[in-house]
Amino acid sequence: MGQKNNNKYRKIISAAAKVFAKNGFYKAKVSEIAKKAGIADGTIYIYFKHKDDILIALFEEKMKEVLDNMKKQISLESDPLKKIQRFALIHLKLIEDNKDMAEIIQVELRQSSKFMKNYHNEKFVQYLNLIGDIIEEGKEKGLIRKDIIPGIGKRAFFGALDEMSRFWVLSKRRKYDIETAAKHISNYFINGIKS
Amino acid sequence: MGQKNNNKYRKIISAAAKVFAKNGFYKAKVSEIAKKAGIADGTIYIYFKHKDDILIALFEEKMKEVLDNMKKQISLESDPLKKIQRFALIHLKLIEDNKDMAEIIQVELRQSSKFMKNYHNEKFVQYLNLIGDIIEEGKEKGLIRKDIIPGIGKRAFFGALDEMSRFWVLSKRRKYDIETAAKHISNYFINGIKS
DNA sequence: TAAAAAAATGAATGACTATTCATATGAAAA
DNA sequence: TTTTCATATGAATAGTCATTCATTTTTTTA
Repeated sequence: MGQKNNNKYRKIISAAAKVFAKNGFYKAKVSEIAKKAGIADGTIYIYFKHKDDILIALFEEKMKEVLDNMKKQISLESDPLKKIQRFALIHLKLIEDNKDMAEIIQVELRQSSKFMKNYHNEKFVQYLNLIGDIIEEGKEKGLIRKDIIPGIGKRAFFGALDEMSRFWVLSKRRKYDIETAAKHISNYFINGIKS
Repeated sequence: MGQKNNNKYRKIISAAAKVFAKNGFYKAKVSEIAKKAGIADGTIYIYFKHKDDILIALFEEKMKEVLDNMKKQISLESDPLKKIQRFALIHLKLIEDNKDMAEIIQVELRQSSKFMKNYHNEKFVQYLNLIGDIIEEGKEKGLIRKDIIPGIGKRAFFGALDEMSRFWVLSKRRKYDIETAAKHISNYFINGIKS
């Protein structure tokens, strides 16, 4: 594959992000993605086998970015409780900086296990596990109560952040700024689980 | 409308709950709903104008039940912190007892603001506000810190419960029982926000 | 520069399914 | 029983798109 090809692949992905975000996967027309990417409808099928594949590729790619980014960011802190704080802040910032993608994750990720029966979202599992690992580490260091179950804790914390982002993504005006929301949510959680 | 009609309306709603849950709204065929309800395809259009309307009616009805149920349940406690505990337990129990509906809420509720542009999910807002009101009450009684923002708190708490239910609804085996999950999640939150 | 190969095009195809409506059935009224 | 009205039927319609593929354009190779 030459530069052009890759370039076109990228154009499709980025057009798809916008089109999927606008009305969801099912209402998105392949022809609209093509139009927005500035190519012919058929060209999409040179790069992707099905419409579904565009969505999957989009996920994989963005989730990888998000995951790598988040790993790097939390490695900057050594205190597990600080890591939790930073996780919240970075997560919400990622939403802010990737509204289109956030909207897709919010809406379509939920559907993924339904409409792509055998697509297991490994990257998302890894993302959740970042939180689980921080909790484990905190328990080992005696900073987090021993009775905290990482499997429940990670989902509770992620869910809290996620509901906040959903609200932001779908609403026009933002009532609280990112720093405030991140600080509050991580504080509830940290106070809730610390020794 | 006589008894028969109402009966058929009910049959459609209940068949739709199952069919929507199976593969999501978009993949659900009206003809399959009809089949499951034991009526002809066209009959559905005597009771509902569009496929969308079935979903909306389903929401309204179930959310009303859930909301009424929850109101009653939390009114049984006078201590706001106990109310939070009970909210968690009842919420997760509702998911358990209404798997089909839970799946629809999980998946389709997310889409509602997209595919039904002007359908504002008032009942869901009210449900969230139950939590907001408990937080307010707790603040007044000096049980919850004054700096807790109800708008953030209610979303964090609901999100935590919701993520847990999502996991349950979509996974085959349940790792933690309801009581455990409810207890843990409400404890994180209560410890996190109490004075 | 002339083949050959690769990439791109977009009109046509074909599958799908929500919705309609002419007809039938059943219930109530006369 | 016959008429009337409401309710139900399901085959036919009609619109929508994802996907294909014969053809054209562009790039690479010789």
